[in-house]
Amino acid sequence: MPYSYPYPRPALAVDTVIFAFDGRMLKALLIERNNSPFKGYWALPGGFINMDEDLATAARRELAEETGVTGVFLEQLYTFGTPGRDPRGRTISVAYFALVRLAEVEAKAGDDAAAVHWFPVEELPKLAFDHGKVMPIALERLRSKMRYQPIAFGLLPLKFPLSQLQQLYETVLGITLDKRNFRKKVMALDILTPVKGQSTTGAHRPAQLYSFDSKKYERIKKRGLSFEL
Amino acid sequence: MPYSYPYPRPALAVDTVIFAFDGRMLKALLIERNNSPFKGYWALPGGFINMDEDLATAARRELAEETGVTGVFLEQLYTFGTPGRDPRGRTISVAYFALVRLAEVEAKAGDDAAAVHWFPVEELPKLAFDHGKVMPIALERLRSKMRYQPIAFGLLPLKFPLSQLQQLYETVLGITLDKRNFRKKVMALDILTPVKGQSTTGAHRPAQLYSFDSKKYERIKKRGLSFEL
DNA sequence: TTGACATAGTGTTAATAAAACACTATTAAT
DNA sequence: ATTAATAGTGTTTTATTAACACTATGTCAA
Repeated sequence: MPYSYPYPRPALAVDTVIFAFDGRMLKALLIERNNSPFKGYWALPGGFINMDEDLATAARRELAEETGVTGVFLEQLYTFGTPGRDPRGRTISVAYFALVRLAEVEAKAGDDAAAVHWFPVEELPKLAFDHGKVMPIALERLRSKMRYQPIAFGLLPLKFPLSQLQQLYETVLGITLDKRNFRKKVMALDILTPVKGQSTTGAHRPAQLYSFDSKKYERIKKRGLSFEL
Repeated sequence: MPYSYPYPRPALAVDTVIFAFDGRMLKALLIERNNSPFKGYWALPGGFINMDEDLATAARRELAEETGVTGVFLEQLYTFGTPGRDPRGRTISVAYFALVRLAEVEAKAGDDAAAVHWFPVEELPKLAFDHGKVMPIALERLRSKMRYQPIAFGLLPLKFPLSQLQQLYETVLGITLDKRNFRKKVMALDILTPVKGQSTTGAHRPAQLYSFDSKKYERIKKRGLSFEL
C-alpha cells in the first residue's frame, strides 16, 4: 500500500492497567521489566502494536498473554505522548484499563517480564516510564464509572454475596456504606438474580449468592432508567 | 537518538472537535478537504504531529491555525486506530475536543482546507474518514462533563446574562429548565460575579451580566464541595 | 448440647434535595 | 400611554437520601 506521509513517525504502544479485587483490597497487576530501559522496574503490561491490529485488540492480546484471561471488561483510558516519556525515542502509548476476576487469572511472566505481581493499589512501587501517571487516572476512571455503570461485577466472582459487593464499593470508593441502605438500593435496581447455593465461609450464618443479570440490566437501560449506586 | 523498535509504524495524527455556541445552537467547526482522500468532504480540523511535539500541543497548534484562538478549553477525547480508517495506510488519530467563544474566533481555511464552516451539531454533513464516529463521542463528553464541571463558560462570552447560561444548558442537554430553580442553583454555587453593565438587546428589561469567577470555583473545589447543575 | 461468636438479613423515620408553580419589574418601540 | 418582550423573585410539594438497631442462622469450642 502506498503511503503519503513519508515523515518520521513515533512508535505506538498499548499499556493496560489490570484491576482485580481479592475480597479486601483492590489490586493491580504489574510486571518487572527484564530489559532496558527501566530494567528491574515494575511497569504496566503492554507492548507495541502490530500494523494490522486494532488498538483494543492489541490490548486484549497483551492481557491474554500476561494473565490468560479473555472476554473481560476493557476500556480505553487515555493516550500518553509527551516527548521524552520513552528514552528509546518518541513513543505514544494508548493506555487501557481492564477488570478481571482474580480466580480466573493465571498471571504469568512473559518474554519481557522477569516477574508478575499483584500490588495493592495503595502500595504501588515506583513505576517505569510515565506509568506512575497512568495509575491515578485509571483509578479515577474506575471510581467514577462504578457509580453509574455496573462494571464492578467484572471484579467479582460470577456468584457473590451482597456483602462482597458492598465491600468492593467501600474499598474502591474509600467510603463506608450503610448496609440496609446499600441492599435496598441494589435490590431496587433489579439487576441481580439470586442463585442456588450459599456462601459458607466461616462460623456464621451463610449468605445468599447473587449473579449480575445483564439481560435485566439491558431492559432497564432501554427504558431509560439509570444505574446509580 | 538510537531507536530500538525498527518495525513499521503507523502514522499519528490529532483531530479536534471544536464547539461553539451562538446563543441558540451548538455548532462545530469543520473544514472542507482540498486533497484526496475524501476530497470535497467535510472533516475535523487536524493533522499529523511533529516528532518533538506533545499531543495536546499539536492539537492547540491546529486549533490556532484554523480558528486563531488560543488558551481555550481543550481535552483529550479518544484515540481512533482501527486499521483501514485512513485509505492511505495505517493512521492513528488522537481526537481532542475544544470549547471556544464564537466572538473570539476568526475561522480561516488553511493549506489543506477549501473552506471552513460552522455547522449546527444537529445538522452535520457526511464526514471524511471515521470522523462521523468522533462527533457523538465528543457531544456525549461535553454533555456529561457540563453537569459536574464548569466548562460551559468556555462557550459563553466573558460577560453573559443568566438567561444565556440557561439557554446553553438547555440546548446542549436537550432539556428545559425551570428559570427560578436554575437561577437558585447557579447562585448557590457561588462561582459567578456580577459585573458592571447590563445586556441591552431588544425592547425589554436589560439583564444583569455575570462572569465566571475561577478563583471562587477553586476555593469551592478545595473545600471538597462540588459543582453540579 | 449448649453457648459464644460472626456475619446475614430486615423497616421506619428524619433530613435534605429537587421539582412544580405565577406573578411583578423594566426597558424599547409604537 | 400602551404593548411587547425578557428579567427577576419564594413557597410548597414531592422525591431522594441518610440515619438508625435488632433478630436470624450458621460454625466452632467447651
